Amino acid sequence: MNSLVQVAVKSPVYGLFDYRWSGPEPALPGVRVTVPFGRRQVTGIVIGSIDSTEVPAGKLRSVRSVQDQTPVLPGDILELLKWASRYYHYPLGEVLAAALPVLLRKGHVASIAEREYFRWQPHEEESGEGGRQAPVQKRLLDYLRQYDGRPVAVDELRAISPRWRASLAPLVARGWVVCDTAMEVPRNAAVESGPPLSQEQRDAVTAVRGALGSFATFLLHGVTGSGKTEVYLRSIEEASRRGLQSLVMVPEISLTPQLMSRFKRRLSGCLVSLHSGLNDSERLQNWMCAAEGHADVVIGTRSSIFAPLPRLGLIIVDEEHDGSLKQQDGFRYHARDLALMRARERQCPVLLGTATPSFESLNNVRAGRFVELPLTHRAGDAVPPGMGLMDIRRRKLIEGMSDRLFDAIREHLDNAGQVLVFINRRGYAPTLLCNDCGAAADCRRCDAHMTVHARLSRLRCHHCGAERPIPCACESCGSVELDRVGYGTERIADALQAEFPDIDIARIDRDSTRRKGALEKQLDRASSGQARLVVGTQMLAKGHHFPHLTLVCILDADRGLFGTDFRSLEHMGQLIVQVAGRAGRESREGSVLIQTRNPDNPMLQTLVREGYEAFADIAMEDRRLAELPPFSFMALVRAEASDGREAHEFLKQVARSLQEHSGGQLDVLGPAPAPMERMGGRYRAQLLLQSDKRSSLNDSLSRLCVRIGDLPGARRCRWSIDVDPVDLY
DNA sequence: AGCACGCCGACT
DNA sequence: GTCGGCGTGCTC
Repeated sequence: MNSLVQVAVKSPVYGLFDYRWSGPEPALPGVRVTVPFGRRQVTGIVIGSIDSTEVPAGKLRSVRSVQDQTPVLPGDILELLKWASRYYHYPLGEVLAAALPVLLRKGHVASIAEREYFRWQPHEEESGEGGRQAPVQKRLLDYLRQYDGRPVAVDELRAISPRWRASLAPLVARGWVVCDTAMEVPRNAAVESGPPLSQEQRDAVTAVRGALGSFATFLLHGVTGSGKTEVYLRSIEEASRRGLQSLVMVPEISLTPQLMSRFKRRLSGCLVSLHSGLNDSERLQNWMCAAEGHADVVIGTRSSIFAPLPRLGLIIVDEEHDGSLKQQDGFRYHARDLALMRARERQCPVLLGTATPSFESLNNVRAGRFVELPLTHRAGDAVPPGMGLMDIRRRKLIEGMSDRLFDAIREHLDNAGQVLVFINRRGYAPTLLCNDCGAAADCRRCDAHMTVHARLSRLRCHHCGAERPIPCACESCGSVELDRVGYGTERIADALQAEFPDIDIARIDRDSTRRKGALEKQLDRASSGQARLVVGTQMLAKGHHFPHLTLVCILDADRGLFGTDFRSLEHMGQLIVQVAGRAGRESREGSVLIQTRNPDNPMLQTLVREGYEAFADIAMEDRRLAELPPFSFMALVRAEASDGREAHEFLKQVARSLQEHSGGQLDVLGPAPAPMERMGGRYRAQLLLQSDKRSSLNDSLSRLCVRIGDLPGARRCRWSIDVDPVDLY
């Protein structure tokens, strides 16, 4: 009999912790236990039983108590998490913590809450019932009676009187009202049936349907407005019909409610969401609905890839190109990549949907690993928007916009159109410059200029969040000649309002949508057509639907051409196509105008004239020649310290250690200062690791992990490993 | 990450 | 004399 167990504990220490196990039954992997850890008692997860341990007997302690009878994490999820821990080189205890709802980490019981319901029970009319009864009692009884014996939830009764429970008690005692408890599982009934499908949509659904029950990856490559969601819905319907659960992942929280309401109109059964907008108990409830197999459809952001789903039969990743599917701090996993792992293990299909596939996915299609399902036509009568470059060299600009752009906007507004102006910068102006000495107002803790926020009358750093009032005089020389240089959404909105004083303008960026419900309100103003001018950042590019839009103007496309990151160009292409796709989604033809000072740039021209696929072909060829991902594999070791040299010195040790142990299979580049070296008062450096073999990269990192904590300087730095980084800053 | 131990400055 | 500053080390 085994008397030892390995337990994962939330701790940055690599590896597992061994404990004595004295239970009569063997320990079940995935069960939560309370264990002594240092001077604390913590919740850990049993990973497995072992026969022997290296840990000296004097140090070995015993499992205090067992929290679950059945594992909170089933075997398949545990395996996925163990794999992710090895692949992303992040401690298993932390990985498990990221997968569990907070309440389960805190020892909350793992079950779906029982909820009380009350219903009226038909009974003999007692004499005097009408007259002597207390008024609250009578109102409650009347309320329940009108439901004719159907159960009524507690919140409705509470609305009748705060003393509802006391007043109800005698009625329950008399048997006129009955209390039931039921599990809190939401059920939904569809109220709509779908539109007829196009041939391409039918083909796509047929392909997914045919793959149910086996592993396959499909890239649903559909131009914006081509009805990808309809393909999702039909595929989910088919999965549900076969008794299978579907997991739908979206990159942003703001997309979950939108998608959920559409799904609820169309799908019957239990639909739950999992995202950071839920409070701890809602999250636990929905997670348990998924884990106990009640949920037919789970819609969630990236962490939902870890939700246990005993009947899982289909995984959908919407907007698969979107960088927010990759976690950017702590446990840096990519939900799309883990979806593929999970689906392979579970033998179910994955459907990756996007209008602008990531180069990784396009490469996988070419290599025959993914099956491409193209949707080349827009739904209904919608026509793809016509795109045009607008050369602004040597043209008179008013607040960053050319006279021809104003003319185009005016023409659309005059013809009852709606116009979207896209500028990927929030605030009023990105810099405050002194006209006398040339100094910019800088952040004191970052290597960055402060952004002018005119509405708040404050300067703000977009990297660390530092804030101060807008100075009246230059902070270096005292001159009062201060210029606001450059453009942000606030300034563009002001300029447009001045030019079109009677037009209602909606501004959509992180600042204007910070308050709860503000995003929904702004999006509603935009999609209803009430606001005929919409100004915003990339928030606008993400899946929202503006049916009245006829013109899209892109102001700062050039920035993407000169980015520091090797993915800048890919992201620029995706962003332009996604923003452009907001135009002309219904019967009105849309057009897209891109202001540029590089009208001859071949990448920009290819994108505009031939479209995203041709653009991607060329850009990917450049990547291949430069041996960059997806044609090689990359990882980043980052370090930061409050002292300028320390991070750099530490990474030099890491580089040396890697070179000694990697046998030439690995390119170690750097250390180099991060693109923004000082951020939040800390100095940051990074080490780039590259290899044409994933396994040698992975092996080197595994070997590094056991040493890295003991390298000189490790204690004085905050360091992290990022496998398959999406941003190199 | 927590959490405690440990060894030096300004306070009731 | 102590309260508390955060450097260092450990967690089966």
